[in-house]
Amino acid sequence: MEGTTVADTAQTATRVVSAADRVQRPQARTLERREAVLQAAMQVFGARGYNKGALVEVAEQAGMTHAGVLHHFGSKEGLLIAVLKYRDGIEVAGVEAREQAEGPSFLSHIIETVAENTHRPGVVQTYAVLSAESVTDGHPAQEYFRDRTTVLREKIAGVLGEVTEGHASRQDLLDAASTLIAVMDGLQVQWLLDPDAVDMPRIVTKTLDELVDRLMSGAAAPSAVERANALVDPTGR
Amino acid sequence: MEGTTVADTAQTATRVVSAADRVQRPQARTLERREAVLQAAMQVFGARGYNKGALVEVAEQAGMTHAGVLHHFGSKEGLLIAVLKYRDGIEVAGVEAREQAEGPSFLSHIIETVAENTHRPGVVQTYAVLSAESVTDGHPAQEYFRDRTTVLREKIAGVLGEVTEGHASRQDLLDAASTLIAVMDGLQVQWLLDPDAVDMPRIVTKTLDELVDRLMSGAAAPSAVERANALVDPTGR
DNA sequence: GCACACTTACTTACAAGTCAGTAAGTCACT
DNA sequence: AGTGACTTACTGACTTGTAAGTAAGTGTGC
Repeated sequence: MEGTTVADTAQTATRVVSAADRVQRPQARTLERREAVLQAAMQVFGARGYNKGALVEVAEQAGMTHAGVLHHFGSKEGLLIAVLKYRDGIEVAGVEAREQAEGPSFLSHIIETVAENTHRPGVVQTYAVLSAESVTDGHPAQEYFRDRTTVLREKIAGVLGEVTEGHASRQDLLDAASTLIAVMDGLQVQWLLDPDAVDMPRIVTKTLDELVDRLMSGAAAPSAVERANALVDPTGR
Repeated sequence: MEGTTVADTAQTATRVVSAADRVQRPQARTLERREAVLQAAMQVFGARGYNKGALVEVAEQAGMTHAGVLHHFGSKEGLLIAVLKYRDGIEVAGVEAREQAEGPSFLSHIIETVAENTHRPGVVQTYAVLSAESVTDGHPAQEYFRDRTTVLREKIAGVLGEVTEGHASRQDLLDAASTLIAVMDGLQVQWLLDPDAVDMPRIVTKTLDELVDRLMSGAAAPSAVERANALVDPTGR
């Protein structure tokens, strides 16, 4: 399978970045082999979950044995962490390509990401499965997801604050951010179970619009429960 | 296998319901033993997930061996299904005690349930973990959660339709229902990871209020992304 | 009201498989 | 020549599920 040829050797020296920040110097194709493993792991963990996803399956899909995978990542847990960081890396790279999350335009980035996710169920599944699995006792990705959520909430609240220009309290901003994150995450599960039942981009967009509009208005919506009760008993018991 | 004897023959005529469709009569304490297993299973599956939750642990917590558990439920998968149905049973019983989901008052029931859930992290975790795990390939609870979500969405959309009295289209009602479900599910994960970071009842209530208010108004909120862009470039590029 | 036939509710023991991780060796690059 | 990238081979810890046995129930006929 491996056809490492003379051609490879010629250009290893040309790359400045090659072994720059690595602790140990890897061979020419190492980086792409590691990446192949990471992609395989994303797919397997997404399809089966971290607990049920076996290293042999990851290894097979990356074209090596499971011991080879362990050679690169030390342990299954190490692989998980690497997958998570890799995913972040990809996402950041994607954002950077567009524009690195400058204030208000971060909102359109969110919408775009949701729309894109519609075409990559694998990525969505990996994230949805792992994030929920992470709440189990002693799960290795627990801290990762807790931190990630906190940072994201803070970030979204900040952007919403900019957009609404001081019309809303910090608490309302944080609540709105939590709501938006919850809608995105919750919809993913619904969508994975039944892709035709929900239109993720439309619903997330609507939610965001309503959230911002409400934040701007400064007033809370009337109680839905009271409205409902009034319907049942118009006299107002 | 069947030892149909003369004794049987003598009385088969007396009973209309004969051995053929006999349900199996359990002994006196069987029901509570089964329930002990179900409770143990809820706890273990919640804490560890279905895949990692071992039968031995469930059995231990119920005070028997894992073979005893299999005697009652046939297989691990059978136990999972039983747990899910058991959970529904409890919930239905709770609803019935209050009032069986009559139209508009279903909304206050939702809010009450969310508030109650704040005091039973175990139940929340079981649901959150299993529902997300169910999206993995060939998971035994997949159909259960798909159906459950569909029914719930339809139900909520129906109630929202009653409350808003024809002000909204069916699509908008379904979207609002999906949103509400997503918020509840998504918040649960955030809350499990960091209980102090989100106030579930408050946020769900707010979301419901805003959803109903928006549905009543009939008009969509202005685009948040456009508002944000206007901020960055007020000329309107 | 008691013996007999049979079932239920388990237990212990085991089979069979899966999985992460390790040790030692091979081979290609550098 | 030495290090990095593997493979092969193996171990040990866990799994679920099955088989076989046992004690305690349950219902029936007499």
